[in-house]
Amino acid sequence: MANIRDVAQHAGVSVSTVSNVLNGRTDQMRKETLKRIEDAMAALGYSPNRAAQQLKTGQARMIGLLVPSIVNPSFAALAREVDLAAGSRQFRVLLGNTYRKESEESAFIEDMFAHGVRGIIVAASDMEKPHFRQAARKGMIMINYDSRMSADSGGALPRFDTISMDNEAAGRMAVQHLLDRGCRSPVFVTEATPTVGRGCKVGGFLAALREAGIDVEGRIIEGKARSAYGDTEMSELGQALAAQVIESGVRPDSIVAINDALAIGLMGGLRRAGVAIPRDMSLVGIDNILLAGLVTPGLTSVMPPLREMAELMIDRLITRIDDPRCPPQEQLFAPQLIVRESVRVPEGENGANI
Amino acid sequence: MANIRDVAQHAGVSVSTVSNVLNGRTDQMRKETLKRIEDAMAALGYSPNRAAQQLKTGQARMIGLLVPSIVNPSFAALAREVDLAAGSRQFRVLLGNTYRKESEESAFIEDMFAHGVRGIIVAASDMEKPHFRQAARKGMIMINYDSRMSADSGGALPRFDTISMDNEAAGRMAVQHLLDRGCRSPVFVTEATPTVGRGCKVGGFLAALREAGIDVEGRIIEGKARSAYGDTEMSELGQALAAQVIESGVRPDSIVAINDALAIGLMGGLRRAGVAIPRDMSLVGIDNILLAGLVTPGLTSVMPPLREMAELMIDRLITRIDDPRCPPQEQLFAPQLIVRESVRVPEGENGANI
DNA sequence: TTGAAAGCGTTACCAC
DNA sequence: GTGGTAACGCTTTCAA
Repeated sequence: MANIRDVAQHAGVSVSTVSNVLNGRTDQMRKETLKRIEDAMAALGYSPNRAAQQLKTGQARMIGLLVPSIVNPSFAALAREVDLAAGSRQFRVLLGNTYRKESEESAFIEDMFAHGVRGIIVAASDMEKPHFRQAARKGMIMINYDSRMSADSGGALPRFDTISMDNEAAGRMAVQHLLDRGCRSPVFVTEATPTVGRGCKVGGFLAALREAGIDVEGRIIEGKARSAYGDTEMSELGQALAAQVIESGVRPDSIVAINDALAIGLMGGLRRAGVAIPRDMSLVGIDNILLAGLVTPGLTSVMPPLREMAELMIDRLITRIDDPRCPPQEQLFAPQLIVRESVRVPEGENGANI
Repeated sequence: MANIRDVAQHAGVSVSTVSNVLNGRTDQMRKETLKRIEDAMAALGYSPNRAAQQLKTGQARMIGLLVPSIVNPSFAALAREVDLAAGSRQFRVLLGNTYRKESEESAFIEDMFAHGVRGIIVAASDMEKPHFRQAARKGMIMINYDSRMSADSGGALPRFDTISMDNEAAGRMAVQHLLDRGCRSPVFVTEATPTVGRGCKVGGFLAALREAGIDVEGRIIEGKARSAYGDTEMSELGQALAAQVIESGVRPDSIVAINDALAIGLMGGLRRAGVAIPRDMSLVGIDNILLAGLVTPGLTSVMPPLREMAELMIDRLITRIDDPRCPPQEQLFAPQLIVRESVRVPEGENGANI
């Protein structure tokens, strides 16, 4: 592979001049020189050696993306948008799966330092763990996606950027859609492990019910998954919880599920029990995974605006890498409702415009 | 961050000695020296700078993984296994999505060269395209996963390693399972765009039928998807093709679908038409995406042994990076059948041991 | 407007 | 057994 010296020689200039071109310092340069250099680059098929640039500048044009598991469709969707947003800024994405193991998290962070990566997007992990704090102290810029961090920063400045869907609004939006479509007895079905995100969703759900004058007693149905994070387990849990929904004292006519995998499990369990969706029971999920559009009936779901979120994350990451003193921010994104077929349309109404 | 000189100083030795430790040349070394160096590393929290190593050795301890889209669950599953296999060899994975655009493919390859990456796993792309050939000429080691490359290498040595599920066996295995369970009139449903993989699957399907003495006429049902590669489109196609299956002159009692997304679309379409699975129609998919286990009834599917395949890919990649003259190989992996609930169990039989 | 040269952290060759 | 040192390809300061 050609290097900067070859280019300089080919163009009859010095290495520094070529470097100036590479770094956009062409304003003071004779047009003709510029052209000669550009031609030389093209002729030699030159592309600068990132390792060398990195060694010199300490900047890798790579960002890390740490997710629990790329197999989880929500994180796959995130990864795609992050890749897209990073690509538009000429950054590449180094992918890490934690499999929910701290050792993997630490190893990833170590590796990112070693590779000269200066910024990481961390999805759905508790950022208060020591290895994250330590990484932050050592200068790693980290952005927290879909935070599991404690909600109140206690007045102190947050240590990390936090980007998340407004979970409270998501819970609210899901149940409001049910109410708008004439449902009168919604329940909220969730995995039992408490997290901040879950708490907010439940909070939104309950608030909307109260505002509608509905008694909230007994409307949270939960169960413990074998493993709290796999979609398969989540879906199995849904199957199991279907029975609890049917037997619930509040005689539910509709369900908000904490996520789509759980919702799809519920669909299966309800179907087996002879409960038809949406005829006998309406259902809204949260996340809008790809799968939601593939099952029958299509699952109505509340979705985070992933593209915008990814773009802001990349933006913040690059900004803070360039200026490490730029203070972290927290930002909440309004969710969107994706209407499919799992919610009953009231008689004589056209569901499309509700 | 501490560097190799700091460690040397701290341990009272020279940088070369530290470098020797880093590179495992400790056999001739006094135990005590080794210990001092190791202690110094630990004390300083030293980790070697990959960029510098890379600049020196031309070796990045990163591999590229190029997939059409990480959102497609088959590729997400692949990515996970590749990450795992790479991690066990201390390699990180740089992810690229092509979105089926040649420009993205070229840009990714360029970037990999620039980042000092010497090996790439390319999933489901035609490797005969000029930019891949050129990359190979420039010394990039590439492994082709689930090849769309022309089947016969015309006697010449292949240019790339090719790792793929044995598609012919997969087609055969799927239909054999149906026959074993007493189905007598299977059809094969597929997207119409011809690829090598599809051809093999169809071939296996037809061969097994012929061996069973079943007339193959009219047993291939195909339709063109709006876009041949998205799972959503694939699933929509399945919905649409359900009608053709029902109306088919061969009066099918069972279906092999070219992939799970299509199969899941078929499930929806058939259900709407009042055809119950597996009571009225049995169904086998190919790929075994996560989703297959989540839908109701669970979709029986034929699956590539991803873990082993990923391990072999990483293995071959590293071997060939270390010795570029090592000739490329082609390797086929036997598929496995994952039995769920979408195939009818004959009366009086226990499907579990078929 | 362009060039010379130092140095980023590591490796590996050759001395001792 | 261990140490000195010249590269690897680039950026950037300073000088011309």
